[in-house]
Amino acid sequence: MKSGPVILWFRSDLRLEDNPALQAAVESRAPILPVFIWAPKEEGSWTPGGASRWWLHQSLRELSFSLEKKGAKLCLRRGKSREVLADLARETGARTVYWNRRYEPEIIRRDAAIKEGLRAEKIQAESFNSHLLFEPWELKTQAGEPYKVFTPFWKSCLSRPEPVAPKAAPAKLEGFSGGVPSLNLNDLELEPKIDWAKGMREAWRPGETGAQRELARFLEDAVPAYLEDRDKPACSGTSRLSPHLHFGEIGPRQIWHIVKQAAAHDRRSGGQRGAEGFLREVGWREFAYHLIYHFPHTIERPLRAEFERFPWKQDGQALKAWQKGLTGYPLVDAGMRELWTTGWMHNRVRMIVASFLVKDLLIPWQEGAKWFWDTLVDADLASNTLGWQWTAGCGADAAPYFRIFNPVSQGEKFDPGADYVRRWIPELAKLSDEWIHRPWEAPVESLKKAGVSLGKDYPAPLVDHAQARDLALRALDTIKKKA
DNA sequence: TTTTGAGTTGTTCGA
DNA sequence: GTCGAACAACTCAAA
Repeated sequence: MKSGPVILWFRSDLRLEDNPALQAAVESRAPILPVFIWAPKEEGSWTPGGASRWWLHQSLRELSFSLEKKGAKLCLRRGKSREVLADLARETGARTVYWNRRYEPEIIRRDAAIKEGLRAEKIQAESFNSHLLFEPWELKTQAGEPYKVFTPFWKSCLSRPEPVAPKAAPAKLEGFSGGVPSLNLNDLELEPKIDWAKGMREAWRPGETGAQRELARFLEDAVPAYLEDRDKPACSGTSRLSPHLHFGEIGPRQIWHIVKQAAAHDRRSGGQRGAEGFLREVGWREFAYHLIYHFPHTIERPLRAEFERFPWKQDGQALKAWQKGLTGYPLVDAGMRELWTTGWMHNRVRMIVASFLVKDLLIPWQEGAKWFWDTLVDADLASNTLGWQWTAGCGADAAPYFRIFNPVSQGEKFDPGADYVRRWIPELAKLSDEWIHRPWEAPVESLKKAGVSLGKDYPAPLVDHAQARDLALRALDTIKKKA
């Protein structure tokens, strides 16, 4: 009788290239049984939101196609991960389980328990790193502490030996032929019951091939002007790789090596600096993982404890207006509508809408984090936590308290032709560049000509920004250490 | 142990 | 229109 298969447990690593667990399975020379287990309850209070589930569905379909082409069939299950793995081992005689690590606090706990449980049953369980350039526990300050400031963190990353070069996808796989029962993808019920995903289908192509294509597009078109264009929301100046990275359809090591290689041959002006600047952003992702690993409580609570005393407001109505893109500030609303429609928002606009929620409306950053969690296709606990705490000023290396974004001047600076605002706020499309970022100041004549009745076609501003700014500064005074 | 220099992304005001 | 300074004080990381 043939020996049992190696179980290859897919999680946030939905790719065949640069996949160390898959590589180890191939090298074991045993037949491979790839499995994905849908177990949302095990993710604590951060079970994947609607947009993430939509993406996951598409990505699993892609993964299952490409596995099948190589000769293996993806088994889908739901239930408790631990029990499913034990069941599969029993059903197939598998004595080995491989997977790639995740770093969310709840998941770390779960995986440790699973590893222990499997080993207690004499099943070999091994995990690998596919998700990060450097393991969070490998990086320490000279004092042996985790980093809390990005620049020295990234310097230390850059001074280390380079991450190993990624391995190509195996040419062929020996799939386990034992006939293992599997659910159908639809049985996981990841897709919405009411189809609201049209905008997402148009904006994205989930899966490993889509990820590679996006990276190629970025290298070809956007790298030299990256430092400039990444700030313009109307431009495809960013990599748009975040959802692919989150689901592991591409890994940071692949990006690192491809970008460096491309930069070495890039004669275009800005090519080098663009590449460096982009890798630095990948570094921020690493930093985010470093932080949730060492300070797991920050997924719910501020890193800087004095912010526990911040006089936040509970304002359900204002929160709703923000969520729906009806604050009366065109750039803020454009961003929130882009998010709702496509499951993604341009990075600069994320900072602007976040600053508005936290500093203009004084609504707790956790509310914003939750909304992003539910609506973003790239919702990632590490990056989401870092981003919101940074904006609120309560995190590591956070924005200084007096840094409050002005949605009007940000609009005029980064969306001067208002292409972005016009795309997402069609009711303002006919307003001139001069007034479109502040329609409440527009002369009656201009509004009329543009067919806008303020308060009817488009809301009057929810708050006065100058006033809101003063209030925020005063609120921040109340938590200052000491005079 | 102490000291030193620095710290993603901004805004406003006054010269 | 442009430019520099103030907006604070603190904490981090390395020397």
